[in-house]
Amino acid sequence: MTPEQLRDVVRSAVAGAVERGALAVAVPEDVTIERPKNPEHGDYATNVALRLAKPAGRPPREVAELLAAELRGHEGIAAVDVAGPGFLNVTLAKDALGQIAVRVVTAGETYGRTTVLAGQRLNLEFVSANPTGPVHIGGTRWAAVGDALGRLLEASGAAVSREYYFNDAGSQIDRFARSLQAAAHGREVPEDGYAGAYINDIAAAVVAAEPGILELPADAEQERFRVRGVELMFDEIKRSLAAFGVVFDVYFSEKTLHDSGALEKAVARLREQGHVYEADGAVWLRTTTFGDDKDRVLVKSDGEPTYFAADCAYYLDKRARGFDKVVIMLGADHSGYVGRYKALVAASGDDPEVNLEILLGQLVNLLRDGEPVRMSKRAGTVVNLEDLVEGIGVDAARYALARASVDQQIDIDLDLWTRKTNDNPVFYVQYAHARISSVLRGAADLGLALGEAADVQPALLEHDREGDLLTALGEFPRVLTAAAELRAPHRVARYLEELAGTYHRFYDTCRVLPRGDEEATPLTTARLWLCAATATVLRNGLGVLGVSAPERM
RNA sequence: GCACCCGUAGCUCAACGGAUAGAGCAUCUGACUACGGAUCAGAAGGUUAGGGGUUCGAAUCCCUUCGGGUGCACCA
Repeated sequence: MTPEQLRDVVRSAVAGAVERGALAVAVPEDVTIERPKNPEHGDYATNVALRLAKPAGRPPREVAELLAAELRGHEGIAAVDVAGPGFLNVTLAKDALGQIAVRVVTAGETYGRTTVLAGQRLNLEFVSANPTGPVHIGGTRWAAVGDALGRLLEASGAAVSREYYFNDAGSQIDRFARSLQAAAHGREVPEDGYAGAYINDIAAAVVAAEPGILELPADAEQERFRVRGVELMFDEIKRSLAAFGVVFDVYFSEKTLHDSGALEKAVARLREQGHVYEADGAVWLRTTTFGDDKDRVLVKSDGEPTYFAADCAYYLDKRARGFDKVVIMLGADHSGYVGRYKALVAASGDDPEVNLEILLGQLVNLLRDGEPVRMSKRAGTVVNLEDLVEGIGVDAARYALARASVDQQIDIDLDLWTRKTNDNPVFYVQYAHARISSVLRGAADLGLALGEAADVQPALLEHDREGDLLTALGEFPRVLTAAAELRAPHRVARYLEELAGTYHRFYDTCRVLPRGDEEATPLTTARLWLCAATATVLRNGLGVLGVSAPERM
């Protein structure tokens, strides 16, 4: 029995008590089922009685006793105890627990997928680095976390569009173009320009792609450098992201908003809502009405729209495309942006609490030999995606970035993440998968197959270590939904580390394959299913994080 | 000055308001005739930065003090 199944059983127990008039409460929508840390607290525990005590106007333990009586004797439940302030500790029938292994293997790659977020249409915007240089380390964190979050949300049934918004219209693009121009002519990079080896590379590539460009008049030349340079830089960004396993559904150009008149329409829309005014020759949005620190300029006194105006247009465009919720992932260095974004959503007539979600990711530092790595080899600026991948590889990079809470600043120790020992979490988890693969290969060599689900005897899985593993496997779907709802992919990584440890402990005491000339038994088969189930969950979990599950290492 | 994030074992970090705050590393003891030891068992290590409050229950929520990080443009 999985926690989900037990949850339904508990709910119907509550409903039963209510129907009989024993309890006067509304049957709760959701009931928390946890896996107790203390094995004496049974296979599963629920605090439902504690939650219902107040609405029922009864002492928690009394409610608990009532529900325990309701639950006892239910199929698959061996015992129900009331403990502590009113927890219900449920011990499952051995058979009910072992059944989880069969269920997992049968479900295969769909195990863990749910429909809890079905019907939600989410727009997920992340990375969105400007095409003036490589994706820096902060953007790389979002590439890993954002992509994992996208996979998580999809696994929970949401419809997700991954979106990359890039600025190809503003003044920093002009600076980029002038930097390329300077490099192509062998001149020094302008004061406010971009420097680094990549500028020379891109400049050379532009010249190669546009013969005769250096003979054009300066203005025309800069325009060609701008267009072609952005194109080439963006190609490179896409290439490095693809190598990182991240591909977006939509790459959205800011320039298209300018060209299509969307900015004017957005300003007009906000004006209709009554939140736009003119002052000092500029057009302002009264964001302070909605809690922002100060009002924001939409159109500068020189007639040029601001970046913020484009944000307004972009937000409205997303909503017009039918997304219920716009999720934007920003670096902590953009935390000041949250207030004005919420305000623009409110000013457009939407509800920031419903239609907008901004996730802030704290900064990332790379360490080598305990010292911060500040400079990128090629970019000459901050460390970037390729530096990280070059240092530790894609799997370790994605895992290292995704295993920490986004609220936490992280230091990535390049030495640690290339180590092949169990202080390197990604190896610990991948090793568990490789080890299981090896056992399953060994089984195949002995002519042992998993066989039909109906032939497995799950009740044979009665060792404590088997029980631990089974309950851990049963938790996976809830781990995914919790991680999706809390926007916390790192929970998946932590769960996998725990699962890997639980497997290693099982493996240490429970022999799977027959030794020497022993015969395979029904227990052999049951344990093979347990192994296969664990491999499935490790694979599915690593898959969510975009990390490979190797069969050999 | 204001806003946001953080402060948990020596270190790096976990913990939908739940039971005795958990892992890994480092330290100390053990298990190698091992299906991959890239593993496992055990010990030790904590006033969850300090102080108030909310409640059956607080690392978690509220207030406050102290530390660290980030941000506060008619830039993008």
